[in-house]
This record gives sequence, structure tokens and C-alpha cells, in this order.
Amino acid sequence: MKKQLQPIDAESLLHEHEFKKTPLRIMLLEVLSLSPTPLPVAKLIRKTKKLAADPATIYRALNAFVEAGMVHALTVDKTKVLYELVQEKIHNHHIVCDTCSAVESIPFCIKTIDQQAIKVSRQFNKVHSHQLAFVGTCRKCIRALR
Amino acid sequence: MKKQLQPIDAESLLHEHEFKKTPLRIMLLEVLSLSPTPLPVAKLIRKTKKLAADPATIYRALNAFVEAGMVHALTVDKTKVLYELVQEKIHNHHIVCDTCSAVESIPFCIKTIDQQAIKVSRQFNKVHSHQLAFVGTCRKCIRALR
DNA sequence: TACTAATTGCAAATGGTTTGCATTTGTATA
DNA sequence: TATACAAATGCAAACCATTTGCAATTAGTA
Repeated sequence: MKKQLQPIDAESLLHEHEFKKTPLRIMLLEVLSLSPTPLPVAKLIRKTKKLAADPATIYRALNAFVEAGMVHALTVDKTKVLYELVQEKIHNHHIVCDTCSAVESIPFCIKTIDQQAIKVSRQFNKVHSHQLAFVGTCRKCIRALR
Repeated sequence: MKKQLQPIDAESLLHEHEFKKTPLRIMLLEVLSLSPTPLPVAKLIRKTKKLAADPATIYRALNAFVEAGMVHALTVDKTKVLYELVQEKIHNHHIVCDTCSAVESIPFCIKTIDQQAIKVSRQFNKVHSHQLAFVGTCRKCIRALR
């Protein structure tokens, strides 16, 4: 039930999507693939600081990845954008802590809800995907509140 | 099955939450209550232009409403924040057009999924709520694409 | 090895949102 | 109804994450 955290073959993935292979892009994809949670840009900058890449370059890489469908940009609250590698066969939903904003990925999916959505909507007759996020309080915060 | 669009009693709602009753706040709540879809700030500014309120004041009012739990701030994509009035008894989910970003509210809810989330998460033992958004293509865009 | 287009770094611009502060307004109280 | 005080507002400035322009560098291909 736990998400497998195998580092992906970043170079192949880049090649597959016709991206040039650069140290930053490789490291970004590897960091994303090894993270059990979606990551904000700030954390990606920290995790790639070895390369001292310009933030602009990191933003450009991430936007390109999202555009290519390799990475999913997820917004759990107003401001924070989180990035996560798109892994086929793992359709993630998320659970967000309402106290510390921690995000955890949940590798489970209710297949039938897409169909239900179609039934209740008049304006849409085709549903491609859905995003489901749960809001709760994580154990750490519950403990801290005691 | 269609969401009822009755204008709420904005003045009572403000009083209930110990907010002072000002023209802008009343109009904001009324506009929100009459909208079948969650609204971005830009649209709220347009819809209240009669009052010529400063954007800063509108942001302050919305943030206060969200903090008080009267309004729900919803982010469907990276940048756009949409505001919708919290109506008891109507737990909305949403469907978003991947072409024009139109958002429609869906007054339906699968009660059981909160429980399922708990079962698959080790870090969270309490789920307060969930947000579900569907992504599809609306009829208008499908027509336009032909 | 040389060529070409893509990628990067740097600095500046962008734009939505927030903040500080003086003024105005709403509301509770006398 | 008048008074008083905290709350709300307008304005301008600050903020800050993200984007953009451009020149220099780098990766892929022959």
C-alpha cells in the first residue's frame, strides 16, 4: 500500500519527452521521484542547491515538465504550489494538515466518481480526471496541541 | 438537484459573526450568494464596482470571511483563487474546464470517502473535510473545438 | 570539431496581494 | 440623540514569488 520510492531514470524520461539532458533537470526529476510528498519550489531550490541554479531556471524547468505532463502542479491552499512527479499506475490523491499544511500522498482512487460527476453536471459531458484532497490534522499537530 | 440561488441575509450573517455591517461587505456576500459558481477576486471587484471599493478593502473583507468560515477559498489551478459562500447543507464539489477554466459547482458528495482516506493514511487519524474537483471539457469548448 | 537551437544566468520587470497610516464609519453606551 | 472608541476604509507604498529579455553558455547532431 505504500508508495514505492524508486529513483526514476531521469535521463530516459527527459529523452522521451525531447528535453535536453541538463544537470539541473536530472536532479529535479530525481528529487521529485524520491519524495513521498509533493514539494514546493522553495524545497526544490534547497534540494538542488549543490548546483546553485538560478530560481528562474528552476521555474522554467518545472513549468516545462508540467506542460509536458511529466509533473503535476498541485495547489492545496491559496498560495503554495506543490510539484509531484507523474507516475503512471499511481493516481495520487492527497491529505493536507489544516494546522501545519503538511501534505501526504494517498495512492488510492475511487474510479466511479468520474461517472457520477457526469451525471450531475449539465454543462460538462466529458470528465478527464479528478483531484481529491482531504483535510485533517496530522498526528504531529494533534500531539502538539495537547 | 440544482443549487438554489436565494440571496442570503447578509446583514444577519455579518452580525452573527460579529462583523460590522458595511455596504461593501453586504454586497460581497450578496454577490457570492447569487453566483452559481465560485468567483475570482477580479469578478468580485467588477460586480461591486458601484461601490468603487479599493481592492485592498475587498481582499481584506474576503480574507476575514474565509477566516471566519463564512467563505471558502478554492484554488483550482496554480494562480486563480475562487471564493464561494459556505452554505450549510450544500457541500459543493467542482468541475473545471481544462480549456476555458470555467468552474461549475456540483452539489453532490460521497460521504464515505472521508472514512476511506483515514484507512489508507498512517499520519492522519482524523479527516475533517475533503475537496474534490473534476476536470473535463465544457460543452461550449467542445463546440468551439469542432 | 563545428554548427544550431535550446538552456541558462543575470537583472529587471511584473502583477496580484498585503501593509502602514491617517481618516472615516459603525455601533455600543450614556 | 450625542459621544466615544474600535473597526473598517482609502491611498500609496511595499512585498515577493514568478516571469521575461537578452547575451553567454551548453547539449545534441552530423
